Amino acid sequence: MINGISIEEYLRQKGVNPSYQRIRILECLVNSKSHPSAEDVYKELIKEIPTLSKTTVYNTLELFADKGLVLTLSIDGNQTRYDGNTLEHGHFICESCNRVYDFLVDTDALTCEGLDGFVIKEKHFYLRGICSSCV
Amino acid sequence: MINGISIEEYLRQKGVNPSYQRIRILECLVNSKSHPSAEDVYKELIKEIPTLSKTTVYNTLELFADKGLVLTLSIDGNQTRYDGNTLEHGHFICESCNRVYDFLVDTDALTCEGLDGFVIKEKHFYLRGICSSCV
DNA sequence: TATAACTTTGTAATCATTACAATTTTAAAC
DNA sequence: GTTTAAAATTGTAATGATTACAAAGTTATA
Repeated sequence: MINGISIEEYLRQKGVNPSYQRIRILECLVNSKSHPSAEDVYKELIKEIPTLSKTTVYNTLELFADKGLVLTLSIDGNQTRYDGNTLEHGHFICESCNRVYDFLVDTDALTCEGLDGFVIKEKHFYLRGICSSCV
Repeated sequence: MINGISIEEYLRQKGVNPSYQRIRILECLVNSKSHPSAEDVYKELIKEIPTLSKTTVYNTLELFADKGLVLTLSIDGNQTRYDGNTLEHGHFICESCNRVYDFLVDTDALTCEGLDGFVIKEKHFYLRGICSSCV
């Protein structure tokens, strides 16, 4: 369930054919708060879908990102992470445990100088440091 | 030259022994506005320093990042880029040409909710879209 | 049922980055 | 100015995330 509709319906609304694998992968992302990598998603789902291929996970995540179903986070350095929450928010990555946290932020409050004629498609605000669990 | 002092002196001030390779690598970053990757730096310098090793470039860039001489940009997805400008500013990456542009922004204007007890070490604000050259 | 389009799968590449050990350079002690 | 130890550099070999690609499976439609 997301915004009151099923994952399946949500996929259709975004123009993605809701195959079994796609439903399960999106479900995984929407229910997770850990901003998983493709590998993480694969490890989670292979338990219940033994035939799942890692390639399917990569392809599907790329498809979701293209269709605006998930956000791609270039924050970890060595692996891409994905976020099922597409509402604007910031990210905090802990240098110690590598966990990624969400936080509320309104980047519309920022003024940017020097971008005349540039088309902005995505905004990303992220912080790096030590989380409260690791301090 | 940076802030009126030589690259060599700048390295010393930051507690880094100014070897020939380190001077040349930092010089490369400070003079560049292209936010080069380790590979880019290597390709640029190998022309003049035929004995240079790619490992040296990687190690040196990591050292510089640790010592606060350069910023590490996780913006490109498939490679880490480095910025010799450590003053706060935002980055814009063009989805078409992959160039990274700087722009002025003051992230102190932002209020972040949900980070009580978190230690913030770095702030990053970046945008993704199409640059004015590619529009 | 036949056919084409779409999905998934597995294996084999690719490519950035890191590990590691050997060599070279630098600086300090004698 | 040697000797010696520490620091820096180098090259090769791994690692690990991601992508390419082709085969096999599935679905929808004519």
